[in-house]
Amino acid sequence: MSEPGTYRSVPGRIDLPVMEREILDFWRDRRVFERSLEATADGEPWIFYEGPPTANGTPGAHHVEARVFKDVFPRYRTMKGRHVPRRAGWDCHGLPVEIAVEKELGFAGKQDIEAYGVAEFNARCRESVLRHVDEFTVMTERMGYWVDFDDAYWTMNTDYIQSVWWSLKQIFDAGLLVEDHRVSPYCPRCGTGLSDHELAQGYETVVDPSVFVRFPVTSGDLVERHPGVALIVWTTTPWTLVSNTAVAVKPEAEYVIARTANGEVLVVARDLMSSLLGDDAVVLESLTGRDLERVSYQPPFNLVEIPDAHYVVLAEYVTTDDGSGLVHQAPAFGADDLAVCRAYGLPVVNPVRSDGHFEESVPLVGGMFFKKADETLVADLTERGLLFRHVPYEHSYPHCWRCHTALIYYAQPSWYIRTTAVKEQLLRENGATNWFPPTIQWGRYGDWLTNNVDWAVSRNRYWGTPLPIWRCTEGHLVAVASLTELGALAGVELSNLDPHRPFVDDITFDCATCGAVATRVPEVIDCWYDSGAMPFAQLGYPHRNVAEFEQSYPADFICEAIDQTRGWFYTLMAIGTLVFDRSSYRNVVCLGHILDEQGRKMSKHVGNVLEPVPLMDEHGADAVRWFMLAGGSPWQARRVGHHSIADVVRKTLLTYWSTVSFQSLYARAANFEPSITVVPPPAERPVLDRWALSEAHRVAAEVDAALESFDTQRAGRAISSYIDDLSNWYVRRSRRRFWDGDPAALGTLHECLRIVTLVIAPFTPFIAERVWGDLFASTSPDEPESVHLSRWPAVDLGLIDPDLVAQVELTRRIVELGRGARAEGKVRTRQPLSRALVSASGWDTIDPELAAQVAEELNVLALDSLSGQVADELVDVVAKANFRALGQRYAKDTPRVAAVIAAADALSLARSLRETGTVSVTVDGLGDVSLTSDDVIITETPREGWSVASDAGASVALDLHLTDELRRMGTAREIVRMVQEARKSAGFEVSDRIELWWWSEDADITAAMAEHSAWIAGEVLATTVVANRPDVEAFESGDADLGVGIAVRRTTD
RNA sequence: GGGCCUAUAGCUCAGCUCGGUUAGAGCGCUUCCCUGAUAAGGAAGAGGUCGAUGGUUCAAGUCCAUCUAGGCCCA
Repeated sequence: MSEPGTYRSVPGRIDLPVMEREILDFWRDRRVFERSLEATADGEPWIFYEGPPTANGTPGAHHVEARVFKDVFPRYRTMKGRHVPRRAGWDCHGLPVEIAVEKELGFAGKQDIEAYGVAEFNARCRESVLRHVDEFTVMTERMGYWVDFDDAYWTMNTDYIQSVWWSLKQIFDAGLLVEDHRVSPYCPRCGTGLSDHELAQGYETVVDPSVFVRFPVTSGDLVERHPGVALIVWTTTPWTLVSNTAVAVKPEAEYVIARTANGEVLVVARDLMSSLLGDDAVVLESLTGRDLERVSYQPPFNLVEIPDAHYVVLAEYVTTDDGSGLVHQAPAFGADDLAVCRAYGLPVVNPVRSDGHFEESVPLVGGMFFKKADETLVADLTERGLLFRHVPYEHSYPHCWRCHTALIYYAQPSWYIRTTAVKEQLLRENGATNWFPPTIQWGRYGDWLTNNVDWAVSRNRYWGTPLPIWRCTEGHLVAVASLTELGALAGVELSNLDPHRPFVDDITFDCATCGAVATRVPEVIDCWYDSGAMPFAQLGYPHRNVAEFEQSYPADFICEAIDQTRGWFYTLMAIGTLVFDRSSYRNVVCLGHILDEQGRKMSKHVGNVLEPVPLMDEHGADAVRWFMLAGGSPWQARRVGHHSIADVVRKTLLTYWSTVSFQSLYARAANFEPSITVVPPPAERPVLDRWALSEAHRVAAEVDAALESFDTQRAGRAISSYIDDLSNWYVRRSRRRFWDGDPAALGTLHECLRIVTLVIAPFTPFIAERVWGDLFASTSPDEPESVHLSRWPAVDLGLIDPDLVAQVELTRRIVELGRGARAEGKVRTRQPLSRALVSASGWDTIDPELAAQVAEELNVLALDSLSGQVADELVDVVAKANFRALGQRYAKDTPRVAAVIAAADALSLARSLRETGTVSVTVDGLGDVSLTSDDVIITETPREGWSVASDAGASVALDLHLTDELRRMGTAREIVRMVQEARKSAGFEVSDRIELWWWSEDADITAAMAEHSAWIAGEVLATTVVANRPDVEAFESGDADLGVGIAVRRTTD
């Protein structure tokens, strides 16, 4: 423990993961998260909704990404005084869980589940959810995501389900929850239809057979005119040819009857003739699609009975871009097909069972899985000479998002929420939503809403919220909003009933309309509905917590990755709009995906998944967090790997840490006590202190603004560049003052670090907490014990001084140039030079303290201004046009003005500008043109005997002439350096006093020592300097090239 | 086929909103310098037809159009 008033000792090196474990303990022991909520209890609420992760499988790096963003904004808002309740949630239901359990039990499909028993199966599902939740909890706590697990919502809980039921009843009563028979994507393995947003998750690129089949024409005058004529019909699903019912053509499109080189007569769209029939096909007749209507043909198979069918129908959706322009129709397996065939009164024949296999009674393919039948059927067509062409066709085809089985489009009864009926409201709500990044709003998401289709919400499964609709034998329907309501209908006490299947299925009652027995419809609902209902269901609304719900709707902030546009972002908005006529969120942050170091999507199949906990245990959670927040744009897909994470640790976190360690080291040495030691007011501190403070306040304001607009990258850039400035300019330039324990310097760095620590706290809560404890909480009784209980720093605009910022920028630029000039002149920096000449705009009015810094950095004894003070004949002057300034005034004529400037006598131009501020030049066609110093960039460079560096109008020239005196000063500095090395090697503390010995045969060394030994002693903290080899034990060192030996020993007192 | 995003150094990315004549940073590489916090820092160098083409403009990495490639989403 440290004594009150002083900093704790901060080691130079830090093991981030170890430190983080300590902080986690601290947070737990001191209930910091809970207290941060208590402390803001009176603050204006800032509502956050946690998108519940599916409690299935193990968490991956993408979960960390979303959770970092879900954490940083609530922390930030809390520091701004807002009250941000954060309730965790778990998505418990759904196919993913069922599939995982099926796998564990070795099941092959629904029959196995039925045989096993639904009650037992669902019990296993519940158990699986509880098991996987733990892994998420561990990861979540490790990364420092503050969210309340104790009060978490579970979509499988009875109260939650009753809320969902209530909302479904609202929708049902509004006439927007209806049963319909439609063609929809269906997973034959899982035995259930899929909603469109589930469909969106599972497109995979596959190669299917694309076949062109001859359908010989059997009727009409077409056959009389062209005996043997056949339609060329295209499909990529040969297995549906078994149920071929019709052929569709586009009514307005042009079709041809053509004879091929080998004498066949075929019908195809004109646009596709040459690609299908070759260039030597001869057109016999040209006609429109409409002319082909009702032409009958011989179906490709006669395996199933399809009465009154097999003729050409018209359909607008047919295109002539692809295939043959004649499209095979199987109404049971395509939404378009069904609509078209219904219009002609054609029958819907479906020989495929719900498990995806053909009926046993079908010849040739009976019992076969639908996809597997392709090969057999194509072979049969070939044998019978009907196959015209067969090419592999690569396209993306929907697959089941969980089990990867190819989906089948299949006509079956299903419950729909008629979201298309509220499309206008959805578009209105979307318009009122702030999207980050904004392109999603009317791009990807708006597009999806515009093309909205009804939500197929029922599932023929087991582990899900049961659809709360009862139907009597006469077909009357009633929706139920709670167990109480159900109990009243059934005349039994049901408040303790598990609302899941199979228990709820046993509840029946008499129909209120007709008295017949009503039983529940068999379906459960899409688990996406569960998660979309969380704004009210997490509170059990309206059965409970009515007031709390009303205060927490809608959310101020939600955040997930971009794949949720059609998932949670949609269901949340859709349910909110359906039930409350208002979307459930105002601001939504939509993250790009995390990719591996090669830019590939992370997946278990590829084996490139980054395990979150080991990743954080290696680099630290702060490192992972900082990378996610500040390393690249959050909106964009980003590559993440060990390398890039290690990089931000070194670049930002360790630099911050070492600055803190530095401050602690010297402040403790000087007995600096932040709340006691008297520090001069900012206005009376040295210019660099004022600069550091000015920048700190500017950065705090910048980070604040960036976080307001959810831009963590911009905020992160501001913070890390300030940390770099602080460490590599402010501290480096002010080191001497820290050695001397200057209260102004220590006080300044204290204040600057306080601001950095506060603004970085939401990003990297661990290291900020540690620094807070070591430097701030321990030194001031007024500061809270946790940085996360502190308020966002107050920005003092009065301390922000743009002119100072510009001056320091100029100083640093001059120093850079000077170093360049030294390198050019091949003179090492330790060798002092007599003077440097500087020329730059603004240099003449620079603060003398800053000029002194330049002299020190460049190790020159004197610094002069190049312009004005030195005779013009010593310098070369170059004048260049400033296009930005001139362009605005002269537009087209700019190049001519520029040319005149370049050609003019630069020396007199410069002199005139310097003396009068303007200069007049003559430009062809413009006459006399008056220029100011803004219009011209003057670069002055000295001539002989100097080493010069110039850039954008600034120059630094070094006088390379060395006197003996300068050489001796250089030698003294060499010796200081040598002694410092020796001190370090000997393991002395920086504040240790030493005895110093030296010996040399070299006359120059001896002379330098004679002249500078007092100065050297001061630099290296030597109490005595002896011109001899030591006769006691001491640490010896030396430099053969220089011809000197030294020895050091710690003073004993 | 449609929508959105992306394309800048060997690698990872800024810069583009609001056009300005030498396009930046970090990592890596070469040489050198500096160091009483920082396995740090600095200077110089090698490395760019700013995806391609066309257009607007006195001036285009930046604005417009078209195209190409990749990614995501949808058909």
